[in-house]
Amino acid sequence: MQKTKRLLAIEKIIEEAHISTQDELLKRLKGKGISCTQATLSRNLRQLGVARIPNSTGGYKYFLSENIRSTANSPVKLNIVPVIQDIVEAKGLMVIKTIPGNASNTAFFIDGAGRYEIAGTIAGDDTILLIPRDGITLQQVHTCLEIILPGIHDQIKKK
Amino acid sequence: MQKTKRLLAIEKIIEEAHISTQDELLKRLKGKGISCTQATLSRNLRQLGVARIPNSTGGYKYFLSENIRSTANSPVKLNIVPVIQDIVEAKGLMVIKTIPGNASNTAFFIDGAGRYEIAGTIAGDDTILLIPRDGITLQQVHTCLEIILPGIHDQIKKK
DNA sequence: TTGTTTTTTGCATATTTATACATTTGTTTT
DNA sequence: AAAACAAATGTATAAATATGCAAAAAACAA
Repeated sequence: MQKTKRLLAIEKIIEEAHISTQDELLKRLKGKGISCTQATLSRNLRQLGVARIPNSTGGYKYFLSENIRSTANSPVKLNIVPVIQDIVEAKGLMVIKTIPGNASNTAFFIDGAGRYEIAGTIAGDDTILLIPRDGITLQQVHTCLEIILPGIHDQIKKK
Repeated sequence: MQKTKRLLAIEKIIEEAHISTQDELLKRLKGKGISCTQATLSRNLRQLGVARIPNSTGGYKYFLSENIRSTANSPVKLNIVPVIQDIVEAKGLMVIKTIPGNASNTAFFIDGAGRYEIAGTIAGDDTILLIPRDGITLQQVHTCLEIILPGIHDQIKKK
């Protein structure tokens, strides 16, 4: 999806550069081949929980209000092994069944992706409860999971 | 001086109330007998380093940046073990992230306080799901947590 | 005091950010 | 495939915030 890529790019730029207005960010994105309008950017920044903080030198700077999430430093790729057995939705939450003993590391992996869509996870032995953020649909979470663990849904369906 | 008094009042209001626009703050100040224009307020907020952060419910909230900025120049509170990493709200529930392996004992400690506001908790390895009683706001839960674990919010924000 | 300099403020307005609405794009269902 | 639904986006504009400039207030010096 176009949006997901943009959100990631926004996070990256904000972490790395000193951005003080949305137009500035807009230009940076354009430089990376990603283009949208200021309106979209405004909505995205809200979704990411980005703060604008004045500094003492007379300018402003955007900050991620939630702390750095890196997909980069995740050590294990879980999607090689068919760990995830089933996904069930309930009460606006998502229940993920894994093979025994693998809930914890799978959840850790999901957490490690640092996706804004996911408020948090709780893992037992072979079950994970995934709590989406407010305003996020389960469909969005599915998309998100597909990004974190490519092929996850195929894997389940083929079972 | 007039300004000093106003700056103090602004800090106090921002800490205590949920302020989302400068006009709103302006009215509060007026209610306290302090009056100025939005322009002055804007300048004061810059001076105080106040940030405006979007929340998941579609609004905004002003924060004193000492409460959100991390880092070096903030004194460390040694009597607090930094077990709790983050608190996220979703679906009227509260998701508390701890350092790995500490969810269970932290949840036990929270349960042990026997607070009415909290219906119960479920702990995984590094995440606690806290379920508030019906009719209890998340704000009340925050207050409650601050009573059980003094300094908890500072600890998180300074991370 | 009086004149001089610095700080603070309001006004008017520019800049920046948010949003209602319509449209497009994508997804699911039949 | 088409219909039905949901999500994402752009346009235009509203809302909110920042700032240049002149006036007023405060601080300072002689």
